[in-house]
Amino acid sequence: MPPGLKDVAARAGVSIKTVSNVVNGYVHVSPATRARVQQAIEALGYIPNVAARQLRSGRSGVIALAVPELQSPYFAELAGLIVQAAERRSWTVLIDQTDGQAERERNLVAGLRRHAIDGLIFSPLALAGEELTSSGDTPMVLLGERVWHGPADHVAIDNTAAAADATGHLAALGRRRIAAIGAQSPPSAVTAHQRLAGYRAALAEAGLPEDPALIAEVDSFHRADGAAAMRRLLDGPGRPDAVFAFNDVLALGAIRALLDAGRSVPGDVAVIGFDDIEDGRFSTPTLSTVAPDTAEIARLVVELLAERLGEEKAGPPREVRVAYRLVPRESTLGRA
Amino acid sequence: MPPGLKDVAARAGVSIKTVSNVVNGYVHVSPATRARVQQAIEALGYIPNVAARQLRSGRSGVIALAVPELQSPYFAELAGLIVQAAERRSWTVLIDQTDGQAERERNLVAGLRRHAIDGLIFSPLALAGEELTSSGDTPMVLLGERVWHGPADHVAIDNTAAAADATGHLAALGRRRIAAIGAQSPPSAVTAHQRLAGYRAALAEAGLPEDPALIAEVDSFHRADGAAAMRRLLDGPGRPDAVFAFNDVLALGAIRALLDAGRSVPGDVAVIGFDDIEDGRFSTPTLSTVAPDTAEIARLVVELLAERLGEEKAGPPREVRVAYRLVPRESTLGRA
DNA sequence: TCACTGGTTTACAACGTTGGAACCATCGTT
DNA sequence: AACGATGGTTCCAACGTTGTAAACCAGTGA
Repeated sequence: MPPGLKDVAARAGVSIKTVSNVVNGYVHVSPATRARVQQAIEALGYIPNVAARQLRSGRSGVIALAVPELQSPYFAELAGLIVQAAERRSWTVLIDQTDGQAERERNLVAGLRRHAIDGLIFSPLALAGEELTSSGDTPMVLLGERVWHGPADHVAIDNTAAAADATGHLAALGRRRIAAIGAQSPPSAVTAHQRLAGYRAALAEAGLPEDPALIAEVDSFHRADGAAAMRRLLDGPGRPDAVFAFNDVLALGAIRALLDAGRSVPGDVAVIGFDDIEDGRFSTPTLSTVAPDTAEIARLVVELLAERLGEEKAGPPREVRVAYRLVPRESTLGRA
Repeated sequence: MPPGLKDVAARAGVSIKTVSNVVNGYVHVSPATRARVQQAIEALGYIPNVAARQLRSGRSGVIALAVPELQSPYFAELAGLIVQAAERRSWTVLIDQTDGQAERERNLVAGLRRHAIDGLIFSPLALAGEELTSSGDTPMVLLGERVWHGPADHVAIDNTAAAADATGHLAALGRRRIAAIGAQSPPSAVTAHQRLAGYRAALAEAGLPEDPALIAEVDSFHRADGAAAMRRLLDGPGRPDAVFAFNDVLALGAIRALLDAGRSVPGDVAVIGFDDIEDGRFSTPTLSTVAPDTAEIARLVVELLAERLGEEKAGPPREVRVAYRLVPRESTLGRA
């Protein structure tokens, strides 16, 4: 029912292929013809049929973005930026939520959507290392992870160094009993593992002992988990005077638990998070955090994917580091 | 390169069409043949080519969801639920961000993605009434709005009643100078308009006068807007002792501004929001709010769309009301 | 044995697009 | 004057799938 190349061609008095050439910006078309075709296109309101185009050319113009969950403000923000970056290349982004389930992640990597997408941007949570091999032949860019010897490009900040900086910030403020919230017992999430390593390194650097009673594990990364972990820390023998939470949402949950327990922040316990989500800039107290350069991450990820889509035979996987900043706010410094 | 029906057919020793019949669950296929074909499918790892299927059948199995912005926790949550609901019908959801720009919204409704999607779930912000007419012939379901005489189905809570309830809650607590945050000067966003109407109705109901100095307009619906609006209210002659913010994010911004100004919440000023986002359950103080039945909204929206996609000739547009609850928390009731 | 029935399978023609070869002017060279 | 080069355009054949209609193959009743 909607007009196709055929209809445009008929109206402009040229062949179908010539219209196709105009649409695709092929160079050798006379200005006169081009004008006539353009006019016919406008008049009919022609829109290319993506299905047919994909069938013929193999390219769909759609890339998939797979994140653990959109509810998480950090991923929501990141997704928005990636969509914008992709738009500049006139790609459409299909957002997939894995809920951190290994099964779903495996499906993705196995290329279940094979025909439908040209490329995949993937922020793995459950899968690591070996399992991330081979996404069929769909180019893939990994996000926020540091997978050694993986076959795919990836973009990440130096999680270990950033975690060390955050922990170091607490130590520099004179805190001696610094807790960590966000470890995971099967260290499946690589990111959590790296942040824990950074935490430990910073403790050593500051000459502070490491106390198992100060490390709280979580099942997932929501406010409730942060609050529960904080309560466990308070009930335990650790007597923390500072907390490094592995992301902002955990930190906000922890702060809530601290205030519920009658502790002041940062008076009794200083808190720092990770991600720099919008909430932290308006919470009470405002949240100190580590701010990855999210816009840069989004830009780079799309750029890397574009390169893979361009050169058929591409080189070895690349690992790109992105900058981050330490952003101290009230939850460690107190009110101005 | 990936196997097609052709390859499966060759391996199973049947015709292409028979394989197609098996794949599509056509009834009249002998068990023996079916088994042989199934086996070939598994062996080759055959996956149907969606592009070809769409080209032939006109259906893509993709629906689009257009929301103002994903960063907003409410929409992020809603999007997640809709994706889940769509998955049960094995639809893929393409999420579109309009940023509330009329231009983008118009493009969507005009059906720019026409060929690519089977249906559209749309939460309009800039567009209203007349402009929402005719999305080409792509079925559309509207979200969260009440557009009279619109040609499309829509699902929404009774915004006016809910806003009145929220305002009434403040009045019932004895507050006399109740401010509203979230009005918009060109009342483009229908939702904002309705919530303002509810606010007014509740004031009248409670026998309270309406004071223009107590109504704060915003440009958009982020924390910063809420904080700025609150500061204007505090600097103005209104002397509010309560605030009804048109969504939770505005409310959280307002609370932050109140605390910055040295006012206590709810002691000096009680605050209630709208949406029941996760943040409000862990903020300090926890946020009183109106909780729409989001899961039900998601379910209904997908169901309505499914019906439109089923019967070719469907009836008149339907308007579905969804339940909501008033959820009082610390920001109006104080600490337990 | 023959036509008939009804389940099972197949051949063929699309769907709208694009890559490549082929074609036809026109122009500048030898 | 004949020739190649070049720009502009067209023709043809796919891409992988499904709807339609027709062919095939028992088994059945006459």
